[in-house]
Amino acid sequence: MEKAEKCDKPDKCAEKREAIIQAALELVAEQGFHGAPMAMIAEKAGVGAGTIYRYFENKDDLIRWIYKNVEERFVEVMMQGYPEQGPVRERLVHIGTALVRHLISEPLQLRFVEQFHNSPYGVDHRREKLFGETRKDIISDLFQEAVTQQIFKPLELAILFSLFFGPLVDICRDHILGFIKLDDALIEQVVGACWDALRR
Amino acid sequence: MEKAEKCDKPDKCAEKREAIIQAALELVAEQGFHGAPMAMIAEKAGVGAGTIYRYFENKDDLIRWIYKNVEERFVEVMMQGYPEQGPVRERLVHIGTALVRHLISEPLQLRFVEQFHNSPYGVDHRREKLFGETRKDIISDLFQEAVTQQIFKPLELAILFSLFFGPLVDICRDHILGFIKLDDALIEQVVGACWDALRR
DNA sequence: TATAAAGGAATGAACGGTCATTCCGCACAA
DNA sequence: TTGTGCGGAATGACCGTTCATTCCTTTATA
Repeated sequence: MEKAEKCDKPDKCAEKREAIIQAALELVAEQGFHGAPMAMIAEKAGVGAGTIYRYFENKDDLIRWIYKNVEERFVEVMMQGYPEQGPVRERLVHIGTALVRHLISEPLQLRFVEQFHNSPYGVDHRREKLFGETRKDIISDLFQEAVTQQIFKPLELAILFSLFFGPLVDICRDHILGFIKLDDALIEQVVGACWDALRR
Repeated sequence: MEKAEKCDKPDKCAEKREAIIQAALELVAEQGFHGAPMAMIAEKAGVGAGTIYRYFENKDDLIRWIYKNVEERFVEVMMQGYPEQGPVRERLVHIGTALVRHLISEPLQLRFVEQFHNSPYGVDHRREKLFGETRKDIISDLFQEAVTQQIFKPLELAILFSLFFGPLVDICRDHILGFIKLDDALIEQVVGACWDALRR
């Protein structure tokens, strides 16, 4: 393993912190929490076991920090280029395709989030539906508006979310595991199918 | 904790075995694998820690045995009263409603299966889509037939499965967690929405 | 500039706790 | 008495975390 870069210019040795994060993300995503003991994370990051505790209070802190950042990245991606003034269908298709494209381009992030949700860490996150508040606010607005305008079936938000995001996340997992091969055309077909499920 | 019944009449002390299974199922479902050490399973079952090893080779064996049985139960439930000669829509609705009704009446089974899938145990199960071969065979036939008859969108089976089963499992989880309250009418509406997603 | 002292950062062996599994003595049926 | 099933303390492996020590950079001094 190479020595980490020196702390030459940047205020702090942010590279080391980044290496720890990346190592933890990869190990948890690929092996689950059981396969990601601190010693292994340290080795993969090329640092001593104790060093991690200079950057993170404990393992929980490390894991939650990564989760939070991955989550924020999801929101960012979905909101980038969001056609705020467009028709409902266009906005929904934007969100769906942006999410799917991101998830399959960053399979580690999807796997990490899934591991997180089904672990002791995710227990207290149960009360937050899907991917956090920011997203929930903007997307809830979209769904709510569509229900009010009688574009969507008159169902609760939680159910509409399941109908839309459930299959999308599923197909990303299938793509990552090699069961199917998604391309832009196929993504649009599936997003279209989810639209059909929501539509009145 | 009460002493377990004696081995009076039945060939073997099947009650003890059953108690162990039930205890493990509940603990894993409610607390995850981290919250289900062998000692705790033993205590909850009212047996000694070592006794478990008289009935199961090791923890893996116990967990996999439970998983296999729960899985078989799912297939059983979906196939009970399956209208083999009915139209596609009727058969699909039967499967969907039977599955949802079972999952919400046996929340521990759903939680257990989800814990299993996201754990080291589930790693080698990845290659089996959804709930095992029996179901896959019969249900694959149904979906395949619907595609051939141009009732469904021309998509791969894996994607059609995600569109149909993904939201159904999601809403069951939401129901169990108390986010929504499913009743027969609502179940039928959601199954109907999933049908719309599949439909050409 | 050369040298030395200081202090923050990094290390990894060691610790305490937990877990799956084993094993030996006990109680009861035959 | 003999044998079988059982219990639960004992065992050893593993993991998160700590801390005494080392390393390295910076600063002070001449």
